Amino acid sequence: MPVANEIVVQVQERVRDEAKRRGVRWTSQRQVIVEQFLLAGEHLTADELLVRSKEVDPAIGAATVYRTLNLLVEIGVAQRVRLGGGSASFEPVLGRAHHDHLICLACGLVVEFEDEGIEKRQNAIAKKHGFVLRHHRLEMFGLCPKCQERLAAE
Amino acid sequence: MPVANEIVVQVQERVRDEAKRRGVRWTSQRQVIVEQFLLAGEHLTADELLVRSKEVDPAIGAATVYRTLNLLVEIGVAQRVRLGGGSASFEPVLGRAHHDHLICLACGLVVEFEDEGIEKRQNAIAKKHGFVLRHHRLEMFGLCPKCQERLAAE
DNA sequence: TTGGCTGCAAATCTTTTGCAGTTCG
DNA sequence: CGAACTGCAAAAGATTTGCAGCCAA
Repeated sequence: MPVANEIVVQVQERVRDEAKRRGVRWTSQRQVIVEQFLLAGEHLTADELLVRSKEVDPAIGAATVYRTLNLLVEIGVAQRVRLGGGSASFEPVLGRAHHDHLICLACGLVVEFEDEGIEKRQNAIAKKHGFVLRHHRLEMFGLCPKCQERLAAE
Repeated sequence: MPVANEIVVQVQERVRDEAKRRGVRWTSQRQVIVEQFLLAGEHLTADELLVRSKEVDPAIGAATVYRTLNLLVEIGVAQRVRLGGGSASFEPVLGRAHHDHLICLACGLVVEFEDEGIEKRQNAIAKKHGFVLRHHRLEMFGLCPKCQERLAAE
């Protein structure tokens, strides 16, 4: 069994426990949706998650996906990110290191990166203002190398 | 005349010139909308901007506000930010130093801050990936001092 | 058993778009 | 004059909500 799956199982258990602690029921639909969400690894939209979930259980409706995603955000397992475009994307908070995004304005390419220095700096700023930090999101927009080249050639 | 107004006039002229350079027309509605946008200083939603603009010229429609905001973003004078909630907020890129946001999850308080160190680090990361940076947004979510106290007391 | 959850469809909300008339350049 | 712009209303898209039936605890 690949390592990735073990992580999925671990996180899923954590989610289920957290749900139970809050008196939230664990249904087969939530099982499927959370599993697909964690397996995806990549950030994905509610609609993309709906498609993947329907592949496992075609009866699952969009409303349930939205309700589950909101639940995950509330519990602190998922995070909303904005990568441009019309709809919000979500990604797991646990199971992999936190990362931020570098987005190409021309072709939409999304590069994920991690940076210890930025995280530290953020904590310092939060402390300065007396905040207790839960999470953050950093999105940097610009032109990727290929698009720079392409645009320069035109 | 207050200093703030001079800045508004300066930026507005820059916007108008940039518009002209692109062959974009300068109408009375755009004049009003851009003026209100710059005067607000604070980040504001399309709807808030519509309300303010209607106070000056009640005939202005929502579509024009959206079209103008998109134009400003395209020109690089405005930036979309997401402060939670359903609708996007916008804020001027010029006329004041760049800043990021610290947002309280409990009461919605938004603290704006600037940090040289983070900006530098971001540029370094962009360069590492070969990106040319246009802009970025950093939003940190947590609990403000008051809400920490309030929640602890409960 | 029973209150929370589900799917469906309808309702909301935000943002975009088509169109006929208006206006800037 | 002619292309770009405007307001309106309709459309489009994303997300939420009401409701009747279903199911985990």
